[in-house]
Amino acid sequence: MDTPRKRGRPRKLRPVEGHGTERLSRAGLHEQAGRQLREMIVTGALAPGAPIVEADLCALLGISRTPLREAVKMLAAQGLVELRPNRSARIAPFDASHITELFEALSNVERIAAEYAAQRLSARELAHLRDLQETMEAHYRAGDLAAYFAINQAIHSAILAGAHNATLVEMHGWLFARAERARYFALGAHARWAESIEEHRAILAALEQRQSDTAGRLLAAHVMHTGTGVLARLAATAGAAA
Amino acid sequence: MDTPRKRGRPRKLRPVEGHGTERLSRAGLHEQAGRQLREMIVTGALAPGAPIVEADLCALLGISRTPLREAVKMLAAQGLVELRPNRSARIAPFDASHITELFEALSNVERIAAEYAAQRLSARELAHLRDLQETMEAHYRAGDLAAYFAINQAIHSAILAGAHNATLVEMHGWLFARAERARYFALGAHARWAESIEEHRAILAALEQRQSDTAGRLLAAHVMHTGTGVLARLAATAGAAA
DNA sequence: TGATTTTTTGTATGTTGAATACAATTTACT
DNA sequence: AGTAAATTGTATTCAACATACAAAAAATCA
Repeated sequence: MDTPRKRGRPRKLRPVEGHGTERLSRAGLHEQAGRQLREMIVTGALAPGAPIVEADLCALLGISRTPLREAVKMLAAQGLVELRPNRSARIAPFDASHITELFEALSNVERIAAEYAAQRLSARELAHLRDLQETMEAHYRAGDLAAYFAINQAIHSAILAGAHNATLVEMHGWLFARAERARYFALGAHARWAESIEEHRAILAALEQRQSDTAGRLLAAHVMHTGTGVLARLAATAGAAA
Repeated sequence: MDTPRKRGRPRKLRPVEGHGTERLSRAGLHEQAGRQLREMIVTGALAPGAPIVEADLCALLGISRTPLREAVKMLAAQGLVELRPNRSARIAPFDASHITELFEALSNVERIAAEYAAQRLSARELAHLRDLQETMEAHYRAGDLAAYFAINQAIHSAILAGAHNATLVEMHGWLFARAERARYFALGAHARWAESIEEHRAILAALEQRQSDTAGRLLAAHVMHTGTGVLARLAATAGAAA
């Protein structure tokens, strides 16, 4: 059989390649490693304060040190890893005071976003938010925790996006990974379903009525509630990690 | 011309360079490279949108590609560099809309900090702020721009520190590099000396009286003023870079 | 049909991606 | 302490990918 060889220039069209695996191989090893490491840090598979031995992680991820180090440097810039000259890097420590700080910052970033969003949300974006709220309540009634959670996150993202400020979105993403880590720490800190739904409804109402101060205040309070919830659960679970 | 062969580790980084400089050499090449690159980006020596050719920068900084790449990855995570898979990374683009976004975010971060600071500043910290204000006014009267500028920055840092929230400080630093870049872009955007002094005085007064809302509002407005100043200067200077 | 433009194909070159090798430093052990 | 092992820091090497350029083929027009 004849081989239709395509040496030299790849075709301009990139037609039939839309399968998920493409993305991964195209992404670059340090990018993949970064994602996997973040996942491991967030879920607690890599405990706070734990030293990062490069060789070990290389073996675990099946890559060499170079891309791993690049990934570690990125995570360090994102505050998930702590770099120490000539020593092993460490997973960023995480205790109650960190969590307090984190949620203070996060709640206020979301407050800002809500304030802008109340002024800037388009009709379409508002409709989308209403849609998300309905879906979330449906999942709540159905008792589908995972789906509820996903939608909950989507709502926060939608509000952030509604501020129409990419820098704000970046900042939020920067904090969000750590917040997720906190949530994993305080496992099952979601007995607040009902209240959370109510709070979301109030926030949506404020956004619809373009009351930026109210929307901001409510959203900040909402985030702080989850923060204190996490803290309470953490204290209850007993010994915090260092 | 031709570079002399450097195999292994050509550079003896441990010559007797005095006692203070030891610290710096110990910092690691990627750290140093990161600092130098940031400086170059902020001051505009590396123009927005310019491609980063690794080999060139290596030659310029006198290091090999490995630490340079690590530095680039960190800067990318900080938003100063844009990574493109399998292509040359670029200095993050920077136009008027970016500046608008940036100062929106920055002013609100400082607002948050001021709100907390008004509640949390210790007597000693307040005294320090008063001190800084006096010094700044002295430099202003003496017409010493550089010194004025340094103190101005110190005041903002002191307010941030007064919020007693390291995460907030981190976020601020994250935005601040970009803000400095914007200021360098709009060169000489400081005809606002007199107003700026007055605004600072009002902010300090609000902090002393523990009026958190007022302090936050004033500081946010102050930052936004410098932002619009930068924008105006940029528009006046003519074509913005892409 | 012949000339010219456009499109496609082939090759070369430069740049990034990843792995390995080696030096230097820190840590563990005695 | 002093020495050995482990671990990080940096340089170099090789491979993969993308782009630029040049040549050839095809299509268009006089």
